[in-house]
This record gives sequence, C-alpha cells and structure tokens, in this order.
Amino acid sequence: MPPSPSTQSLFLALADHTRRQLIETLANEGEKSATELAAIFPITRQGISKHLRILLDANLVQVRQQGRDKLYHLQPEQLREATAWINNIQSQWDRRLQTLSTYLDKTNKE
Amino acid sequence: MPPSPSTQSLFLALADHTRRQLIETLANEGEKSATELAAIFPITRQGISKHLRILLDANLVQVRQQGRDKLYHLQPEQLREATAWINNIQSQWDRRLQTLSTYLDKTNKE
DNA sequence: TCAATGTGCAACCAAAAAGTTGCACAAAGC
DNA sequence: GCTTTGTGCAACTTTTTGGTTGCACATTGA
Repeated sequence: MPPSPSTQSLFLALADHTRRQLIETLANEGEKSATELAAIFPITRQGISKHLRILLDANLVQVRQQGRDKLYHLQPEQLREATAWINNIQSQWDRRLQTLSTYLDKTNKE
Repeated sequence: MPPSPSTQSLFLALADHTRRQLIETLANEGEKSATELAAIFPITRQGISKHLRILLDANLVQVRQQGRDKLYHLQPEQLREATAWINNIQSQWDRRLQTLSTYLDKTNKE
C-alpha cells in the first residue's frame, strides 16, 4: 500500500487535542473566523491559524472569504478516510482470525 | 467533554506512518516480536520497541511472553474509540445542518 | 482621513517525537 | 561453561510541533 499522503495528513491533523476541539466547535457552531476561535480557545490567533492551516491541508475544513475576514467551516467528508482505514484493519484482522480458526478445525479433524 | 486521555493516546498512536504500518502488519500476520518486526521495517529494534510501547499505551496491541521473547499482537477493539469520536462529530454536524434547514424553512414561510 | 480590527508571514523558543548507539542482563542452545 | 540471541533502559541527536511575539498590510467604519 502506498503511504497515501492524505491518510497521513488526516491522522496527523486528528492527533492534536486542540485541533480535535476546533473540529468539534466547527461541527457544532458552523462558520467561525480565526479571531472568533481564538476568543474561545486559550491560545493566540496565530496559534489557531496554524492549526486551521493543518486542518485545511487535511481537507477537514474549508474557508470562505467574507469581506475582510475569513470564515472556516467543517468539511467532514474526509473523516471517512479515517474510518475506511480502520475498517480495513478490522476486516484484515477478522479474516486472519477466520483463517486461523479454519486451520485449527482442520488440524483437529486430522 | 473531558480531554479523554484514551482518545488522545489513541489518535497520537495512529498519527505516525510507521505505527500504522505496524498495525497493518500485526493485523495480517498475527503475533510478532520486536526483533521480527525490525527485520521487516527499515528502522532499528529499539525504534520498533518505542513504537510498540506507544501502541501498548493506546491499548492497540497486547503482549505475551513466550520464553525469552515477547510476542506482540493486535487488539483492535480500541479502534472503535476513534470511529466513535468521528461518528459523534458527524452526527453533530448533521444535527446542525438539520437545525439550519428547519430555520430556513421557517423564515421562508414567514 | 485615520483609527480599529482582521489577516498573513517570519523569526524565535521550548518541548516532544523519531530514531540512533551503547550497555547490561536474561534465556537458549551448543 | 560460553556464545548467541532477544530484551530493556539510558543518553544522545535531529527534526517536528505547538506556541509565542512582532510587524506589515488590507478592509471597515466613524
């Protein structure tokens, strides 16, 4: 399997607690600017902006220009990439258990 | 919502490409020791051990003592925590869209 | 016009992460 | 017994990350 840059940037984006909180906030409250978010969170606007950049790179948020400020909103479709990876792991695991159990059945019978 | 250390350690564990590959390998091939894994991966055994420690902390793998060596195997249940978080985000998002559309309907009628 | 306000960019800092080497120790196998 | 092999721990290096401050620039509104 190729290293899949989108999977990498996605899981990397989800790895930080502040970014997950940003995602939760945007999921609940819709569009917000970096300055608005900075008022809610205990870090500076520039810190928020850095996180938003990472979320943008992971295609987890989109941005819209509104006059002089930029409004960020969630784009949750990309989260399916994470669940797809997890589901893939789980199916591989299940398949392996299945193979193992049929092997044990076979050797028990012989 | 509390910061939930398990969620943090889980997403942190999934954020690294090498660790995701370790998970894939264990899902496919079952039990492996750190030395066996180091033979497959381009890093040293100690590097592998560090990653396995992180996966243990996240409850994504378990370890079993077999004579002098330790065999690591996947424990995929914890992955549900990640999908649960994602599903929660998506339902919040859907609920918000729902609220928004009923609001728009209402204001259109008035 | 000009003061507020929102933004981006760059430099910087401290802490964490990924990986290494080196060493000590335990268990197998000859 | 002794050599081999697998392990853990500690120290170290380099890179990345999360966050800051400072500054320049654009847009808004009185």
